[in-house]
Amino acid sequence: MDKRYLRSIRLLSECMQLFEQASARKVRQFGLTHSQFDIIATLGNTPGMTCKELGERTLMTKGTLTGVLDRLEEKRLIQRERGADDRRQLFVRLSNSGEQTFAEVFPQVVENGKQRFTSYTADDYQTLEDALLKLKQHLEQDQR
Amino acid sequence: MDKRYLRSIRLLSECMQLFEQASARKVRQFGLTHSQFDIIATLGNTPGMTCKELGERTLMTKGTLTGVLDRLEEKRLIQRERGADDRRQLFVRLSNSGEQTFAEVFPQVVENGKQRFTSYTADDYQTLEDALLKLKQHLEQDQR
DNA sequence: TATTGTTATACTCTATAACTATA
DNA sequence: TATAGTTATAGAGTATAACAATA
Repeated sequence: MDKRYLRSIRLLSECMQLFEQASARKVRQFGLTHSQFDIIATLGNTPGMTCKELGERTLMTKGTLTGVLDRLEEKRLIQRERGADDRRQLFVRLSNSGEQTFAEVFPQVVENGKQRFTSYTADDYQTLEDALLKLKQHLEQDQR
Repeated sequence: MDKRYLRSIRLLSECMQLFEQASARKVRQFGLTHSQFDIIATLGNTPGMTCKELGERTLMTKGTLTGVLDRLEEKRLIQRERGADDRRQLFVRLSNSGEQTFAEVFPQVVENGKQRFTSYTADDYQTLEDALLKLKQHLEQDQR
């Protein structure tokens, strides 16, 4: 089973690389890094969230997050507000300009990939989703 | 079709994240970065290759590659040799110690993931492979 | 004492452009 | 002139540990 496992993993990695390569190009055209786009995409369509939650969702450690948020704040794409109830917390949300960027970049990154899927049928999607969902469930199994 | 496309891409990205999270942990236990492991895995089981080819396979630009190779050479994991026919080229290959690291780390990174797939049947693998292969072919379509 | 987030540190990756040496 | 790889530069992400403010 070794070979099959390796082949699947290699395929998964190749697909991801292809997708990221294309989307990274788009993202960079807007002067954003992958991490910065990750934050913006996570904050998009939300009322904002704490740094803690943002870190958990994007898998960045708090120290890293501070730096990325600093750069986004310099670009006036996000705002940080001290929490009203728990004053240790910072609430991070997109600024108006950030919302605008999200509304502009996100669909383009998506569209950029989507163009290639005009020939995908409902069945094709279903098969892909089923296979990936099963894979995900296996990958999620906890390990020491 | 927008929703289905997004759902598939999100699944793909989640799978990749889960896999990379687990393997990154293993890789770091060996004191390697993702890029360094990428080089070692690419050089493993080959007689070596030029920097140019290595850059193409790992998608690193030549400037970046030089730095990563420098660090691997400091760790005595690779060797660089001036090409005999074309003296502009550098031939990069794993050192004995590098081969050993490859033989040790690679299976562990693989095994680390593989454990979770004991319940995958031949059919499961086939379905996953087919779906990913189709996805890959679509992602490979050239775009401006 | 524990938690949230920042700061400081040190390293690595990254792209780009100028450079060296070979072809 | 063109190509293979290095060097220099500047910016960004990363983990970690020490820290301040708040709970």
